[in-house]
Amino acid sequence: MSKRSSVTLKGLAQELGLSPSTVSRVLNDAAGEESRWASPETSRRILALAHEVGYAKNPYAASLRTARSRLIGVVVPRLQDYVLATIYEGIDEAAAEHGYVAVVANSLDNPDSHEARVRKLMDRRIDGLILGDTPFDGSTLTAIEGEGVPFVLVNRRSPGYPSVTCNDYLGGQLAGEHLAGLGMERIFLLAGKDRMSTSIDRTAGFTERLAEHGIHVPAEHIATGGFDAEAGEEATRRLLDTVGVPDALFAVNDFAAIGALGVLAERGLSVPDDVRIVGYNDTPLASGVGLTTVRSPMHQIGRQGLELLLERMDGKDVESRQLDPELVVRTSA
Amino acid sequence: MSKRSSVTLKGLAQELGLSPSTVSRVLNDAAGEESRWASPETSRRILALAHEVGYAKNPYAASLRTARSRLIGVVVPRLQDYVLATIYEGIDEAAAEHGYVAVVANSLDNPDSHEARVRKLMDRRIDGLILGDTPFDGSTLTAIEGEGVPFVLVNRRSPGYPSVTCNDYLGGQLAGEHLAGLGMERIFLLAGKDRMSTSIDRTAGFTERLAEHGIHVPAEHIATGGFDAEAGEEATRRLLDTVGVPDALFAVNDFAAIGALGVLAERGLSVPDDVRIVGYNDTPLASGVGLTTVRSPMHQIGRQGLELLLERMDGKDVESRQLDPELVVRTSA
DNA sequence: TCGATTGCCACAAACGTTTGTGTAAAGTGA
DNA sequence: TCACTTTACACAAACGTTTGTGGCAATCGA
Repeated sequence: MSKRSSVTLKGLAQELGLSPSTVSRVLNDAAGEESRWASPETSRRILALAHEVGYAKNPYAASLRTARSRLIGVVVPRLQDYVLATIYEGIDEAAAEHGYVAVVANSLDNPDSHEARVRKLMDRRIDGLILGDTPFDGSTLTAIEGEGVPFVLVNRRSPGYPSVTCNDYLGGQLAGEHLAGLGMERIFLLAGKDRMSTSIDRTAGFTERLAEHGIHVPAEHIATGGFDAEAGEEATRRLLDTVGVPDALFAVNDFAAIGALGVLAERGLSVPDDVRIVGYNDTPLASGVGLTTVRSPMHQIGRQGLELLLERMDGKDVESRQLDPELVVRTSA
Repeated sequence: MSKRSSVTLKGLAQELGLSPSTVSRVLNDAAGEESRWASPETSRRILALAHEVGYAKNPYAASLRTARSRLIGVVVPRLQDYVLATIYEGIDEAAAEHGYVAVVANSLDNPDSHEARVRKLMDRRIDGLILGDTPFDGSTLTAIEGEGVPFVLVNRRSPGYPSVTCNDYLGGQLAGEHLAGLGMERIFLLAGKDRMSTSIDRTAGFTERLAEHGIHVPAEHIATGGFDAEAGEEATRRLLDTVGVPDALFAVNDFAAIGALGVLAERGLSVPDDVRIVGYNDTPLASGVGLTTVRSPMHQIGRQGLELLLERMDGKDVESRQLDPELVVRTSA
């Protein structure tokens, strides 16, 4: 396994008494030994030697020549977030299957940081870009459009751009239906960041479905903020302090729901007896704490995001995809 | 912002009436306008035009020439794991500061997958490698050594290799001391994966400190398994079923601790009244559920890991670093 | 039988940098 | 003043691929 990085195409060709061009064509032909670029015998010799010495093509030379990097960039708010990490895993997995490698960057949902990260990826000459941090209004997208790099959105959608997301409106409806079915009336809603489609759609689906059951969620019962446990705690505390104890609470994110769980326990309120809770995403911890939640196909969102991007890179025009979530009922509601 | 990818060094030079060599030297000189490669006036013109047209060097041409990619590879068991995601954030952040970009891959703690991922990174001609998935016996390292790519370990150590880790032995001691101080005697230990230094060291520190207090943790009170919530649940259930209810439980990972929390609740056991629990890492959820835990400097481990790698890449010989954890006491113990 | 096709391969240019070397002009010291 | 160093650049080769073009022999069709 010695320094295979030092053996070049030219070296191989010399060793074989062939020209680099022939070796290159055979090695790049998916047909392998049946390559139409050389005789079967020659093809076999090329493949054999390449394998024997562990030849690995220099991707920089290739990219320089072809002007394609086989790199795809991914930007997410934070990799620490289980949801995005899982989506990224899906992207990475699918990218590998297609011979691409994914490079990821955190934008922290901060426009300046986003801009800097995207620029850095562009400088690396990525062939395509997957954005996981786009607000509903698409405001971070204008600069990217001019660059000529194909991109798609994942997790969060923005009208007019191709994206693959969970059908969050449906997810919200599922949660609403469940709580309505349980006879809940006074309901809190931890709505997450109000500029993101995940929040907007889940909230809309939830409240509208409840409305169909004659249940109204007043504005003072809705708290916006973040998607993490801390934000969930804060929001719950605030709601509890200002409007008292509800029948139930829907958090558009499991982590926020778990934060709420903690605060409720701290106040001596029992779940589900005093308050019922439903979360969103079905992260592993949800099952640990018995949280009823809406399962979103995170891994699939990533995989399909990559595939959608590939199609766009092929010049096809594509349309957005919405993947259906399902409700998983546990002990919290 | 139009297609800055199309403006080349040669183009710049032509525009300026200079040779590409001069432009290249000035642009690469950290001294900026005071570059010793051209007159101040010329330097200024170069920088100005480069900025104006948004010139971005083609990294492939540069890498081809220099045989350095300014890419560093990172392999972790799973990015879904909050701990590793945070370490990676630290690596990524530090890498960016030093002009490198980090590329991450998941090995899933599977040797075959590990091998494949490392190879793929090597094929990309990374300048250095950071491994976050190395077992204590270093068995995954042998193939890498021959490749001539400098590497360091993070999070998990292995004797004889440079690494930056949490001082896990100390962390175990902290937990042991705390529980001993509380008068606990019958203690369960969720030890994680038994081939990893994180498990080994935390377990050793914990049991040895308890031993100093005259407390013995018998083998039947120790469960090995994984680091996640599910593994924590399983292990706890098993221990509860076979040896009854303990005074306290130490999990070498917060997620396992949270899993334990769930099972205890499910059995009607109260925390901390019936059973006290301490976890490890201080992940955000820990504060949400009031978990007493050992805080490990994850982000710092990542940052210092990158810096250690840089030193190794400089040819210096380096020694491993251990960062001190601290106990954070909440309501669970 | 002859012209056309096909199979198999080599030549050489190009991708955009970096860097060793060369060279005039300007500056320096004695 | 002269020998010298320094300043400020230019020239050109090289990094390792990919790919358009071209050529020669064998095969084919009629």
